[in-house]
Amino acid sequence: MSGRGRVPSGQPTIADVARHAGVAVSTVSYVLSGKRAISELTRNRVLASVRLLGYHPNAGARALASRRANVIALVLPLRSGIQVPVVMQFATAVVTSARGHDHDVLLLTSDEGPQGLHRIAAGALVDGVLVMDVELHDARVPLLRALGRPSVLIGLPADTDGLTCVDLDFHRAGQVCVEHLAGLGHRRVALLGAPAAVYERGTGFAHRTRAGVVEAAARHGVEAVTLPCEENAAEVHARVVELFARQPELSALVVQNEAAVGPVQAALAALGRRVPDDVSVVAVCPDQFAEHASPRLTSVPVPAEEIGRQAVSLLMRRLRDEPTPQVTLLEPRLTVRDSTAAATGTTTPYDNRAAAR
Amino acid sequence: MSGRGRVPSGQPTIADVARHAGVAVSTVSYVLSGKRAISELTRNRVLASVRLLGYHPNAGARALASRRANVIALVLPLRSGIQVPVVMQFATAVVTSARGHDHDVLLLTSDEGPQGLHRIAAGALVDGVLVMDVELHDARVPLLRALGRPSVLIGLPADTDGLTCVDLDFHRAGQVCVEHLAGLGHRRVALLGAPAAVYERGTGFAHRTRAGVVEAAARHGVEAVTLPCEENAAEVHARVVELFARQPELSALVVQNEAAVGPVQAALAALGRRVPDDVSVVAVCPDQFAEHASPRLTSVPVPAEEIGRQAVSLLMRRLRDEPTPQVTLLEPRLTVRDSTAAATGTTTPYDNRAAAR
DNA sequence: GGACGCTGGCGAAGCGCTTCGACAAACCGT
DNA sequence: ACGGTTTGTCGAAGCGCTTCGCCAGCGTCC
Repeated sequence: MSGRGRVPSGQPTIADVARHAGVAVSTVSYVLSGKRAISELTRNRVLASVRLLGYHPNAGARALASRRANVIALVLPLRSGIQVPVVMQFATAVVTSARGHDHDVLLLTSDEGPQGLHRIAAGALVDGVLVMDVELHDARVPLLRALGRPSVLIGLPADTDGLTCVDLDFHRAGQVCVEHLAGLGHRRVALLGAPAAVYERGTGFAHRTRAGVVEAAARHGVEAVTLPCEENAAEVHARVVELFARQPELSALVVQNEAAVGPVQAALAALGRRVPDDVSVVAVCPDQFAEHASPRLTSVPVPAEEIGRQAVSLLMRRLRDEPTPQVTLLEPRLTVRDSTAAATGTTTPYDNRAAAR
Repeated sequence: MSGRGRVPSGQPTIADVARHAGVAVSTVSYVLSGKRAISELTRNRVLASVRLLGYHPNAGARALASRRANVIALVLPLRSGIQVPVVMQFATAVVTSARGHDHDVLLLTSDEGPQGLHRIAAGALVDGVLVMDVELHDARVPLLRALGRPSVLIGLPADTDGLTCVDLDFHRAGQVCVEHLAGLGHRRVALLGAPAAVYERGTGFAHRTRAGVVEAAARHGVEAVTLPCEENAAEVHARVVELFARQPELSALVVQNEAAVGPVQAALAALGRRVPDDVSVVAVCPDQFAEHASPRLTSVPVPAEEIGRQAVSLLMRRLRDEPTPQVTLLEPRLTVRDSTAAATGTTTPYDNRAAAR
């Protein structure tokens, strides 16, 4: 009969809706997009038809015609030294808030490297890109600059020129931890940081935290040692032992490595040092985790959800060609729980909770 | 000049390539898809132009014309009681192996619910769907059946008719744990399972593991207690205490809840029970985790990577309309490490490693 | 009351690609 | 030498949508 023609897809098209509602195809389009005024009457007729037929616009056609896919790419890291639960929380927040902006999320892993980014962006599969776990000198940064598609980075590369970046202010986070401990009278503290590989790779957050700790320590007359720290129990134990060997008077620990927190507690217990009576511990880790440890940990959470939301909202702004700040740093907040107390032989009015013990 | 016409996108199109190579557009398409024979000569000319111009096919146009988006959806759970690292591993495996099949992955979270699935599928944004964390009576199952798009489920719903499902054989996993312990002479074992919410929700794997444990226990004349278990330290502690109160002679524990493993070890230590001398522990958790604990844990890993690969490969088969088995169960394997030993007062030749202690 | 501006709607031109049918040219057997 | 294949290429028709330009009506303003 109809000569050529492939099988129809089964899904109703905009033409079906138009026919059913007795209007032109373009009218349906305008009703759905709201880009032109349509009378109440017509709009209702169209919307009724849409519902009745169960119409869903074809994403490919829409992308082709409008040059917007309504999809953003999320590049997640999957290598060692990443904090899996944080990444997950982050991904979740991104998906949820992208949906809130009527966008979907395409998942990429960093091991496809710059290649993958290029493929995706050039093919117009996505409108913009969100990149996590950015290193100080990240190979993807020049690519992102050249890509011609909006992007937002989670983390700070060395040179943020022409980029849009969001992150927790880890420098400030390091300071906050030390300030809290200093306020409690601690004079010798140590930072158990991320695994060595993370520092070597030049991942911003690890360096920035360390810098914050060192700087605040200097300012408050506190002696600070910083050590990288692997994630397995034996290694952690060795580190802790080493720490106390080098500095027997150590009275406080800042632990940045979520996976190390449990082992650190175990190691301290094994050394006969009680938390918080002998040693105070501040962790940089998700709140939930801090709540579930025992004793409950004084902590600075990485606000993955908020970073995710911010990142998406910045990206959306860039998709609309609105200006965005180059760097957005979120203020860390420290929650005092049961793992920090005044240094032995010291009482300060600084922290009521701790002083009351 | 040109009257209408919007700004060109900047990216070269297939027409540019055709012009540059001096062939027809369709020829370029056939070179790229390989769907028709093209002479060596022409092919090389075309490919050279493609590289030279940096051509990348426009995903939307391709999807529209071919009715295939080359994208699959991955629906991840994000609620309580999930094992975050496992989910992450899984997602990674899916993305990687989807890329191997020239597909990208769209990330959905289950909290958009059936709605989201419908939107995605009806809009032809994706060709197929991968659903994780399927419950016994999952609301999404009927939808998937009706969707008209291929799907693969991770996990087993009660009725697998017309579906394609992959999972670890958790029933067998439960058995394997008990068999190992029984072989070591243990006669009273307990299963510390997933959080209660997971059982209530009717998540298959938790029930299946429990069933496997119970069945194998019965068959080997072992007394088995099973308890759900939350993930925070205090709760775990209480459970462990409760367990030994009810059954002082308990000599082995199967822990299915990765997050509970650390706290379980702590609790046992607090009760003065040594692992593995007084109590053997088998965990169902990622290998990496088991390696890093101390003592290193005898474990049955959830082979997230392999499940992911399998799932993708099954989905690809379904996309090509090839038949697939309804249920694919992966055989669990137990790795003996240092947390299990022969029951006190018993020596069996069953496990050399343990017997040697 | 005619020029004018609005509103609301229509038609058609693509967006960049795949795929179908057509068709020369080369190749085959007889 | 001739019909019949096979091989390689081309042209054109969409895929389903957005968007631009246009126009018919209708109220407004001197």
